[in-house]
Amino acid sequence: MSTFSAPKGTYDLIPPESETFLAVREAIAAPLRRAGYGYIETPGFEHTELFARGVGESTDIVTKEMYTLTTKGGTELALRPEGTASVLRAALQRNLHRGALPVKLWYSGSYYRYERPQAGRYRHFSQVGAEALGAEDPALDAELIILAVDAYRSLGLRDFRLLLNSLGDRECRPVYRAVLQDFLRGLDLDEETRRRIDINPLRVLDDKREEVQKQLDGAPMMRDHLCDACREYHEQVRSLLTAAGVEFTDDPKLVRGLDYYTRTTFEFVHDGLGSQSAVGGGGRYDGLSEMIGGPALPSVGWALGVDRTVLALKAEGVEIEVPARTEVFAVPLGEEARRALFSVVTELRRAGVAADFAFGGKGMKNAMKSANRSGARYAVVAGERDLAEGQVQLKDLDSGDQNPVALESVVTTIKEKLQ
RNA sequence: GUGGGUGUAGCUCAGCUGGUAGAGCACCUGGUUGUGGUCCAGGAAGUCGCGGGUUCAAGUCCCGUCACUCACCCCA
Repeated sequence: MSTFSAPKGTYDLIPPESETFLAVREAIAAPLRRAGYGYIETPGFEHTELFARGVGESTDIVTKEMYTLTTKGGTELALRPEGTASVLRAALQRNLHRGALPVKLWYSGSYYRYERPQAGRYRHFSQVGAEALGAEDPALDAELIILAVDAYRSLGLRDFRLLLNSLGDRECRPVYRAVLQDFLRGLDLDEETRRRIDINPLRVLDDKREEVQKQLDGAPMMRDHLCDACREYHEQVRSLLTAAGVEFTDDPKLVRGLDYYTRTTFEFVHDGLGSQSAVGGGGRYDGLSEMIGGPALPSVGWALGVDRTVLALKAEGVEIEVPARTEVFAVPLGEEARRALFSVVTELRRAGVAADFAFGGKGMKNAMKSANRSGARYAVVAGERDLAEGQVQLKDLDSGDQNPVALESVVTTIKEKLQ
């Protein structure tokens, strides 16, 4: 133990589990790459104001969950609590939106929110996200959702559900919002929830407490107040998903905690995670660009939680195959053999073979034990006796067979055998 | 921010109504002067989260504190 431990709500990713995280990130990225999404990386922190205006002043993320700091020069910065605002900011700053639209981007990184940690919720967490900027096309919404579903399926995940809703646009949402507010004001709610009616009434629908949900029977729903354009758009998204064999559940109460969403919103939930059931989510954000000072740029995107996807895989008992283990393990006896076999290992690696070495001057027995544990198919064993004859012993660790091989041809021999 | 639960060996945990610390796995050594996976024998390893109190005696009871954890809230 050192004097220090990782800060609250964070954790270290260590082998072998860390390999699963890498595999999950790659599995999510693969379908995106095939669909023409380019990789983007943005800074870990941004001007606080970007999130305040983008994510929304009324959200919990902005009001109480951001890690903020003031630089020596007086600049207000915040560790990023989510990815969309940053990606859009970067696209605008670098004028990506002046070229061919839509601009399709994907990213992978760490995000930070100051929250009370619990199962599946950390202060430092990892997401892979995708954004398609500058096109209002239901096929684009459908594409992103399909890509997420394909990513989950490719990992072997089965028990996830897709919840779908439409939040309307700048035309019909304000009308609905007022209707909802009227309804909510007639309910018996605690003070904080009453305050929310003024600031962000849609989020009241999302309240998990039973005493609140009970009262929401008969509440006006956005889907009954969608304007013709929004209704038509939503219908198209739904039918494209159905055509692609993607099942979903219409959830008229699905509201997301970020203010920028319009029209299509969705969440992927998994029941094996405990309370934090969302493994991913996203939606359309047609007004976000203007909110942060850009031109009209209707867009859609999502983010999938890497940590939570790993938890979901664990809950389903899915084991991720982790390849690229050691193929050959070298066991030297004595100084001369150490030098000779170390060279062999280096050559093997340069020839593309995964090779490892008995470091630390272990005895034969121990070194063989390490060879066994490494998962290697072959052990290369050599001592003075072998080197005197210009050879090494090549042992098949599965069968136990061992044969001498000339030192100078050991690399090619192993390469042949491994094919 | 508000509640509940748990802190004993590297890991997973046992330790009854207080009597001076244990198992399995992992690790190390040997059985095999140059051969792993199985087996056998042995070994190392713990300020029982921390501080205080009660008691002849505290891992065990009481108080405080810290950490972890789960849930509310919120979301990936």
